[in-house]
Amino acid sequence: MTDTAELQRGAGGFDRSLLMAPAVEVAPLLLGAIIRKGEVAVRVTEVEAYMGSIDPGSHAFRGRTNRNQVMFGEPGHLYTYFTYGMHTCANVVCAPEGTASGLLLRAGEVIEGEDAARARRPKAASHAGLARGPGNFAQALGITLDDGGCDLAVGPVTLHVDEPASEYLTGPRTGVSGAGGTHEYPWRFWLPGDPTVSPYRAAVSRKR
DNA sequence: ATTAAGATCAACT
DNA sequence: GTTGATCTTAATG
Repeated sequence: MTDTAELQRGAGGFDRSLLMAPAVEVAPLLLGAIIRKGEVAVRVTEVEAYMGSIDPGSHAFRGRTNRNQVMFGEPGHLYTYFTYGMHTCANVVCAPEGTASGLLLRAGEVIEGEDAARARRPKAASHAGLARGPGNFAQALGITLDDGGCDLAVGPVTLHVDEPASEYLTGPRTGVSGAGGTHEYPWRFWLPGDPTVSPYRAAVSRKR
């Protein structure tokens, strides 16, 4: 691409109007897109769509709460949440204001700032494993709860979209308990054959 | 104020 | 295949 195209992209690099659609329609656009924070940049290879009020797997299924309010806001912002006592997960907000929809960033390939990513993920064995899995993805980039609500056109976390993936596969979502995790909701999207894509796992039931 | 569950990961058998 | 680590959030009393 040309220098002027780079310049026009500026800090963020996406057309917000393209995100004014339900997450399942936006998913192919995010596959292959770049998420950057500071010196680390990741090429997205796997996402999951969450569809608000019609989706039993979504945090927004039972309406607006303090945690999920950014999903009801303007698309192109970052929704972060903390789970399992130790992991931050990051989503790109989709659909117009008032409609809660988002895409969970599940896996990607670190294409810039690998040293910084490795410093944050000392246990990662391989290059492909640096940003595999939603918790690891956020950790490799250094995304925390404080980044929640950030406008991806402005930063500190930015999104850079090129064009929609021409080929991708879909399947049931990983780790989603209850009805939302079944094949009735095949809302996981990934790039075929990419080594950074996380393996499928059914939701585990906790012992009591 | 208290509690139970969770859009997970890594280590272990 | 199974399990412990760890803490925010939302629901309940």
